[in-house]
Amino acid sequence: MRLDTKTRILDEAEILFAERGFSDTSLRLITSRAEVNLASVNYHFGSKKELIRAVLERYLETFMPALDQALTHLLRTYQRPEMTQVFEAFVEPLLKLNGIREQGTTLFMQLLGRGYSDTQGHLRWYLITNYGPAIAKIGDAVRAAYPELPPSELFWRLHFTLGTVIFTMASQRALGEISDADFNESVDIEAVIRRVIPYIASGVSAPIPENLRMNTQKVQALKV
Amino acid sequence: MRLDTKTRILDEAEILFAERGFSDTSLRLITSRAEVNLASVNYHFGSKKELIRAVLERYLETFMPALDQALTHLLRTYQRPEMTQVFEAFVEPLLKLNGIREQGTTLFMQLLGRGYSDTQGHLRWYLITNYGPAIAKIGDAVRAAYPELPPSELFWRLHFTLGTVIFTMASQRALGEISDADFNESVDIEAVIRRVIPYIASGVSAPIPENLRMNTQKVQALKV
DNA sequence: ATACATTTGAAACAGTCGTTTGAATTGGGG
DNA sequence: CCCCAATTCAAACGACTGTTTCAAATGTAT
Repeated sequence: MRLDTKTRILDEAEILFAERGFSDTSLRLITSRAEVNLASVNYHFGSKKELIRAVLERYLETFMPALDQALTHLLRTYQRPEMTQVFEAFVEPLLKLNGIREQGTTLFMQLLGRGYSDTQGHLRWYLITNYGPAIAKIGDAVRAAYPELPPSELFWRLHFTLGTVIFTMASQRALGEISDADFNESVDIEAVIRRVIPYIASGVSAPIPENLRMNTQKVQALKV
Repeated sequence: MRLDTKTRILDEAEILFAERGFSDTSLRLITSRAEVNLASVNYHFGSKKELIRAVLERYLETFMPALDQALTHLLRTYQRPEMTQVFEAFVEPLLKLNGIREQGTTLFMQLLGRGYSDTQGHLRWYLITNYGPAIAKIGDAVRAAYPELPPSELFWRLHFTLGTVIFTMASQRALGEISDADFNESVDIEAVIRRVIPYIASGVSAPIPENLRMNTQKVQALKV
């Protein structure tokens, strides 16, 4: 049975958005792949911008609550968890996205990467206003695992981590072509996640540098 | 005195490419900012694609030889360098780019990020074919600092590191808005670089996980 | 079957894109 | 000064973009 027009559009749009970016994907390409009429995008979603939002939302509304729950459970269970445990809490919520559709986890990570570089801040704002508590809980968990880490350093290291993960997933196709013999088969996403956890856990756990120079007004204010 | 038309185009193009991406920057926007005629881009560079290449090339041809030299010096001086020393070898070649123009280091990193996500593999291919030896030397240096690290793990961790650095630099404007009180002033690029080195050095130095599952044909071949 | 709201369809809209054209202008060597 | 090449310029090209329009088709409740 043929799926909803709305669903058909979302399914094709997210694939194309993930692999070519938002502005390099035309509505005509999406609708032709989805075998629906061009005007149906504007009918069902209003505009291309809202279609992009809808594509991201479909994943976020299952991922973010699952992450929130996993981190809450971690913080309740351990007073001072290992850093690897903190990031292992992401694994199950991420893999759950494969239930939405095949390769769902990979698609979601690629879309996140596109959103961060394409729209320059819009996505960040959207995440914080809609899923602020869950995001704040990430900082709580890292603080529980490494209480001695200064707040400014925590902020930066979490951003480094975001970069590591998003970039890795975003360029997964290219990586598959290099590391695999047959490049049609995609890299096992769970294996990549398991491989990156030691890296980011060790990075966030790095010793606090001696010459920790404060260079922002806000941080200098904290110092006083 | 008014600069070369060619130089004026390059100077404006790299700013716009860095902050909005390649396909979201029209030639009309570039030429109007540079106060030159629209057709001069095609006259001097042939096409938009070749302009993008020229923009990247201007930085790569000073950065890559400097990096090559710094890594060669490191490998000659120490038999087994510290991991932080490996990445500190990047600092001076990167900061040298500020000599090309103001904010040169930041611009270069942002352009690299755009190139990696926009063109999907073209940049990677270009780098390897044109600066293969220098890139291979990065692997040599990490191997010298951590000889026990299996080749497949080395490959992945270097990719994680690339992601950390490029993503951090690419989203530097957004970071400045968050971490600074006055967001007009850009984040001190050298401070960010110094801050990221402990993170990536620690990440690459992470212990080899017990259950190191080999998941690619090529790696399994290495195992035999 | 009739009436009505929902959805689909083909076509056109106004705008932007990279590129090309051919004439006008510029600048240096004989 | 003159010639010729290099460069700049305004204008147009065809292709593509997101969006709108309005008629046709579809489904649903009466």
